[in-house]
Amino acid sequence: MAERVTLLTLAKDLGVSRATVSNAYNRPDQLSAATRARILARAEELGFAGPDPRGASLRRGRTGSVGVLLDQGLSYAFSDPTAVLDLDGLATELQQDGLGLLLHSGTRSRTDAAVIAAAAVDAWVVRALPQDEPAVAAVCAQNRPVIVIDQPRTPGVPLVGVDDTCGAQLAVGHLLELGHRRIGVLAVPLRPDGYQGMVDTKREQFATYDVMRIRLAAVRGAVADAGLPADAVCVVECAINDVDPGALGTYQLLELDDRPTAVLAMSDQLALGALRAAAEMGASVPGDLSVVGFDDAPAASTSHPPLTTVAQPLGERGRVAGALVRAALAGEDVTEPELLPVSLVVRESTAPPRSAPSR
Amino acid sequence: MAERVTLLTLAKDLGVSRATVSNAYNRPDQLSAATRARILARAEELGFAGPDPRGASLRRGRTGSVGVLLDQGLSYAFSDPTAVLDLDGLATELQQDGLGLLLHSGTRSRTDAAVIAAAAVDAWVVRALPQDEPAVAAVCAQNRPVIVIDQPRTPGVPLVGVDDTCGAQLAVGHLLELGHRRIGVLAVPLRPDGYQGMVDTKREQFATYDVMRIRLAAVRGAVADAGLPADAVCVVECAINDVDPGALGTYQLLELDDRPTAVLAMSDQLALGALRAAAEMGASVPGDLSVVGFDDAPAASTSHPPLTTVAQPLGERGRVAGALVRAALAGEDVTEPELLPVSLVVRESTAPPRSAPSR
DNA sequence: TCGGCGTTCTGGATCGATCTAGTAAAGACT
DNA sequence: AGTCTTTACTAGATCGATCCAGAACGCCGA
Repeated sequence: MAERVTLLTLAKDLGVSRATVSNAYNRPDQLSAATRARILARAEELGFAGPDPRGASLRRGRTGSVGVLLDQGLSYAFSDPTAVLDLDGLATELQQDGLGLLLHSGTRSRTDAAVIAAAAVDAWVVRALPQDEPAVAAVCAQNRPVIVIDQPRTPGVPLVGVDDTCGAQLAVGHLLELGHRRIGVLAVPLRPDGYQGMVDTKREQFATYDVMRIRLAAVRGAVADAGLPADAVCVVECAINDVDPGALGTYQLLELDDRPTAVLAMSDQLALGALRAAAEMGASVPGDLSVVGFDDAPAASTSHPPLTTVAQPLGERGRVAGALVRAALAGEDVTEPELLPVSLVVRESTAPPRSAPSR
Repeated sequence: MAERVTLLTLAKDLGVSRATVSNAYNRPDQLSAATRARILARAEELGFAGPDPRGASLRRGRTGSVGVLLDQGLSYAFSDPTAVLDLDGLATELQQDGLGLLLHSGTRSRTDAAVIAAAAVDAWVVRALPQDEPAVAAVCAQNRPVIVIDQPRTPGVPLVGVDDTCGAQLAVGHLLELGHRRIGVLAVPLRPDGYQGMVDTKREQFATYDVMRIRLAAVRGAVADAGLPADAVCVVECAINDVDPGALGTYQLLELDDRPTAVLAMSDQLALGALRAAAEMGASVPGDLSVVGFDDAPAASTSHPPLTTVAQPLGERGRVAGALVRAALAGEDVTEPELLPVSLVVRESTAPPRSAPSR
């Protein structure tokens, strides 16, 4: 059995120094073309595939990969179109520096934090995790750059996110303007405990997913500013951000005594669930029920009817995060960027309530 | 500015040896609980987040991550439901050993191969790449375990795949039995060059995506066995495996003089495109056109009409690959496993051709 | 002939940990 | 008391590369 071939093996074999062999791979200008060719040729013969990345990364202090910490399992992440777009933007940006993505998911177990601590990466990107996730603490404890996408919003950690307050206001404002006076909110999880159903104020206040806390506060604020009572909005939390729970949540909203005339879904996935539930119940959208989504995911424009939704610059978000990572790795001080802007895209899923006065 | 804290810093500070500090993290049974507590407490004070993974991975020879080489950009990979399911199965399996996934995509550039060579991983999983992809060569040149999912089929490299020949035969057999005598095939790419349109025999023979070559050969074989002429099947290649190109390809098939009565799509994504194209052309499925898919992706059962398709055990595939990786890393000899079985799921997108004799 | 200069190559220090073999002290057994 | 075990810890070698300061060499101009 052949010994493991290293730079030293090769150097001895050829009668040159390790440094020269190393240079053949990393600094072609530091040696003559002839020696370089000789080295590479012999390397090929001996089955040497280039310097071992482990040694190199120890010496250099760089590994060439960026850790990405995602919520839940990876399958969930892949099934969420917004996550996919974030990852894609991130990957394209990082590819410019030849950086790969090391995917890990935070699953609230202790052992997991140890795995995170043992991951050799140059920087971390954390996406859409709750505040109290131990893996996030593990990531921040390492002395590497950390960029957060969406949440958790942690002081001192650069955040790439959108203006959620504004987004929620736009959506509510649109519905109020249409004349809706009773609004059902379909929330993505407030805490990662799989709860599905009505949300009370206590749960709302102690939500560990910051984004939902912020958005719900904005919704309540807008409703109060319009002079409506607090119970003009009722919130149903969906266990996970997917179409099925969205449909289920919609049933739960429409079973209420004082039935809402509009549903504000905190993601397009949930909104698609709302559309499906409405269709199954024989309620027409937007005639019997208005539906507003959030994200402007690709599916929003092709649904029936096409969704009115709050558009986030999705690919952009990942790219900005990637740019921050690159800057941080280049030694620049990264300061927290502005929140990205959102806008309301009005399509065909919203209309005035059937019985409403035309305002 | 604080110095970088290492095991040595901590050891000196506490008056113990490096080894003891290391053991505090990796082998709690090798020292007294008291010393361990003292070490961990002081580590916390000094902001030491545990042994640096780079040093550890050099010494141990393990990095705790598995490289995954995907076709095209990552966004494509994420948009393909079968890829997502593979990744998910892989991730769940590897998570048991605390292994993370390092994603890279092969993009046929030279520099890219260098990036691959510089990635510190314990093993590679290659999924659905063409034979001649340079990144695959780079991966195999390293002396680490390599597992291939689907393709390229390389002698000596363990492959996890399905019985494509059987799958193609099942699909064609089903259509022939229904009485179809003219079958259009919608192929996923044969080469990664973005070509969309009719495929001639030369292109078919020199396909660099092995799976398509195998399936097309099986289709032709089955048709010949049924005593039909070779031109009973015509093949249109779609530029990428997605719904839109599938619809486009269907238009191209139905424009032919001798219009096929059935479409055999080599993926469910393409089949969904065929359904859409048929709907847009006002052709009813399965009345005017039968459509068979391949994969049994989640969307196959919820489409209109639900797709008849060749079912692959998708999550299973990733899991098996993950299990092979684990076995290989555990030092076991991994031998190539059997191809996973496929089966035909008959739903509502196939029927006898309108004008056909009932056989 | 000699100093100065650029090119090409080398030796040794270094990155930060883990492993192996082994020591010192305390307790157990005869 | 003497020997054997067990526990708690340590010293030094080692993993495989990269970086840095400088050596050897040939070449040029004065």
